[in-house]
Amino acid sequence: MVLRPTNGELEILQVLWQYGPSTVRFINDKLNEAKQVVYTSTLKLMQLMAEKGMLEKDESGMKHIYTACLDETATKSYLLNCFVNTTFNGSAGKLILQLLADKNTAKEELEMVKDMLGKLDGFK
Amino acid sequence: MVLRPTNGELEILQVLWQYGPSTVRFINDKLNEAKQVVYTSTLKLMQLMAEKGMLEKDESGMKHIYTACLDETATKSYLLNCFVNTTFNGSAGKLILQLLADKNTAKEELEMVKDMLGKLDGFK
DNA sequence: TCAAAGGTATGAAACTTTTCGTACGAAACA
DNA sequence: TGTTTCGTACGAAAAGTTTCATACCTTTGA
Repeated sequence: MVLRPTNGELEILQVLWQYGPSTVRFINDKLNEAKQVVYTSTLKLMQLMAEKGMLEKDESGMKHIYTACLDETATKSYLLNCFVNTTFNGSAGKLILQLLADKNTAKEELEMVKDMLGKLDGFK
Repeated sequence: MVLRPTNGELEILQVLWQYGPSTVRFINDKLNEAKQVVYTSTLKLMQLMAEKGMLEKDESGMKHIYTACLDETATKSYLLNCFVNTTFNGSAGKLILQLLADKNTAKEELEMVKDMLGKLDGFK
């Protein structure tokens, strides 16, 4: 069985992945840069995540330190896979074409992709 | 304001997009190919969607015919955009790289993408 | 004509996810 | 030593989504 983070949980994981083990206060501050969240809401969510095994909790000090148990790449890959299935009938190609057709996709990103494709050619 | 379909709603939309205007019975049958759903559950959801303005309902006959009001491409593009933002920090490139790194992404899909990139080069 | 089959309408319940108020303990400090 | 600040614990409520039982109407066919 796989742990499927919800959107709220994902927001917290993103902070942990980017900054490493953190306190609730730190994460709540980061979240508040984007939207208003009450401290205890963040706390509650993180406690639930710890119960589920998504986060690990160091209670030795007064301020508890939380660490992500889920691997960033594996989790994102899993979520991406689900998304491709539900939204693009499982076709990664269709998803990419949609992305490329979108004007908002920056030119630099396209270059990055082309480089990657070139390298992949060596293997496949 | 944008109408953001939930997963359940998306499943119904997918059928409508693929097969065109349909009855609840038809859609429920299609959904049941993948998982078990009770008829009235599908009905209820579609009624709610009609209220929200996602579906249009032709009640002239006994069997109501539902039509999708949301455009397939626009909706998928919107959902994709949300997903890129929440999961890949807004970087379409990162998402694509993740997809390409995944072994499950078939070779034919990569070819399709490369073709597309080639054509895009003409414009950008 | 009566029963069976197949529709819709509707309200309630179940579940999941998110939010927040309140209580209470520890630390900082005037 | 009091009081303010900052932390956790916990329960409940709100909100969103999904599921289903029930009622009732229309059509079909024996």
